[in-house]
Amino acid sequence: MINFASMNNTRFATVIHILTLLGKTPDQWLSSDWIAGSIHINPVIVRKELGFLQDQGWVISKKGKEGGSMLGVPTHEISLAAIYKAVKNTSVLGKKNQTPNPKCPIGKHINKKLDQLFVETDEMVSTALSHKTLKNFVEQF
Amino acid sequence: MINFASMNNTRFATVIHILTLLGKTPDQWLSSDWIAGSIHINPVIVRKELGFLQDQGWVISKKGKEGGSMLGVPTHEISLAAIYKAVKNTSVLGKKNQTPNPKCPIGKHINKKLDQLFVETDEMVSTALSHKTLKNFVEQF
DNA sequence: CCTTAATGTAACAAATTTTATTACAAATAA
DNA sequence: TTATTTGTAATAAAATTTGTTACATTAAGG
Repeated sequence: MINFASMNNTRFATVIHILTLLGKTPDQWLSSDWIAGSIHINPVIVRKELGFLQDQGWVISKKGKEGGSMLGVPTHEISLAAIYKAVKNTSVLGKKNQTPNPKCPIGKHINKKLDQLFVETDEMVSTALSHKTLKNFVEQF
Repeated sequence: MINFASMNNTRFATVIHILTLLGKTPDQWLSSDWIAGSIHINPVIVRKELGFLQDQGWVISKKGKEGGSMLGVPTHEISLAAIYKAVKNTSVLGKKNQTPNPKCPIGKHINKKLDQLFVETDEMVSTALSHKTLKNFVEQF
């Protein structure tokens, strides 16, 4: 599968939209064009995300006429934490400055301390999301 | 004060770095150039953030020779939640797609449901950060 | 086999966001 | 009155995100 250069700020929303559509119509092959029409984004973006979701083992796709995608695992086996983890690439609290001045006592240690705070915060979010599943989300519709 | 166009992904790190320096040397006027040297970013960025921190009521600056900035409130009165809130402009879980298809039953309601999830997640982060203060952070150095 | 419809993916283009820079007015200490 | 510092506008550059075009490959169904 192709790499996204980095975090795509709508990726969580896009991916959960795709998974919700697939979760609502189990055992049906949905086309990327149809999915793209529901999200109202470019079909190629959808196909990229579907490829990504295949890599995660969550989606199966079939090429050719009458092809499309469907879920490969039951919705209760996909936690929102897993989706978030798969899709996120920066901390909740953002990025750190890359080269603080090591000659400054604060600059020398700030990134170590920020890291602790960033990791702790990210883990809290993951823990909270681990109690929610795609099933819970899909049931709302 | 000037507007930043939108969320600056290193703003939390930058702002907490600035506040830590100010918190470590109370009652001293630190220049934006000196602060910029510690973070290793452009001094104009620092001055913009200092202006922003003045707007929050956290920092006092003095123009002219021998001028600079210092904290206007004690470090224990600034919570990390307040810093985060002041600086953040998107949800922890990212952005939503702007125009999902209202003709699709999922597309019609997805943003309402995503909003609930996004707000809930953001609030959890804020609650957790509200138990930490700038004092706690600065004490680590 | 041939046509049609779908995925997969490369390559590139456009848009948006973030970061840095230049320039200079205004303020103030000494 | 000189040197230094903040404040901020304007713009440029860099990085990231999103969209588009193009086409090879695959597979269903006549």
